[in-house]
Amino acid sequence: MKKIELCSSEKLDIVKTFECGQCFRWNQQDDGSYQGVAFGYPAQVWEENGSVFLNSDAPDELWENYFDLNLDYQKISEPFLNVEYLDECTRAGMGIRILNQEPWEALCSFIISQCNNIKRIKSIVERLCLEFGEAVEFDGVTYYKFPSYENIALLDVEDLACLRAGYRAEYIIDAARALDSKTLDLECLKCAQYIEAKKELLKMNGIGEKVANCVILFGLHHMEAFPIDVWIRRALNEHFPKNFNPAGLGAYAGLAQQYIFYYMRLG
DNA sequence: AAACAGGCCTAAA
DNA sequence: TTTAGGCCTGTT
Repeated sequence: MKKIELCSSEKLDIVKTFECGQCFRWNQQDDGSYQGVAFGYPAQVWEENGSVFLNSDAPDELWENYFDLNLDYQKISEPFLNVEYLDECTRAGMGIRILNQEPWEALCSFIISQCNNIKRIKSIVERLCLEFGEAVEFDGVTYYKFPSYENIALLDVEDLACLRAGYRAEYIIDAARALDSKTLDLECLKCAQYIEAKKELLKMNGIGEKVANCVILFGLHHMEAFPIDVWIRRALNEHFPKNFNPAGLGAYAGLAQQYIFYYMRLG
């Protein structure tokens, strides 16, 4: 196990980043630190004296990429400060980073997210990992990797009954099989244009506009994607002009979406 | 108890 | 192209 200093806590606010609804496997401990698993590596992350530290067995570059540390968020957020209300959201949400999650994990997680609250999404995802993911020891504790789509593709809908995911189980199996058979190739879509990626995702059973945009933003890291859920819809209705077009926010509109989501959830 | 959750699908206009 | 109802499950 190796301890590394990631960056300043100003650059990466772990609470905002982990609690803004983009990920479901990071859990806050009693001491304020977060534990989670990414790309098969368990990790503990905490803030101390103005810096963010991380314990794990993974190579350093993995976390640099995962937390998107090479992009200047201060700079790409500047245009948001010129938009009424969004400026408030931006100031409040500064420190949020869009994680580079595993594409399949994002796809599966956001399929599960539909018509669900975050608490239940997390519990379903945890059961999925516990039942079908590979165990990995870290710091004397057993963690579970996110199961591969190859493994899930071998299962039937009934096998997922233990997840209590309801009608979403069928969508999970369909997605896993599509990836396994290369009918859908998320790595390809990572390099493809946003429009192309969305077109492909929308062909899938159980994936609509909202889930597709979440996968594109959180799994493929196309930051122009702007998922509209009930919270964002409410924000758009209440705080933005009637004909406001999020696409006008540009190549990093997805980051603005996160700031708005975080701010709305603050209440 | 009944309604509602970070949607999507299908059927019907 | 928009709208209504149903869908698993868990919580209030």
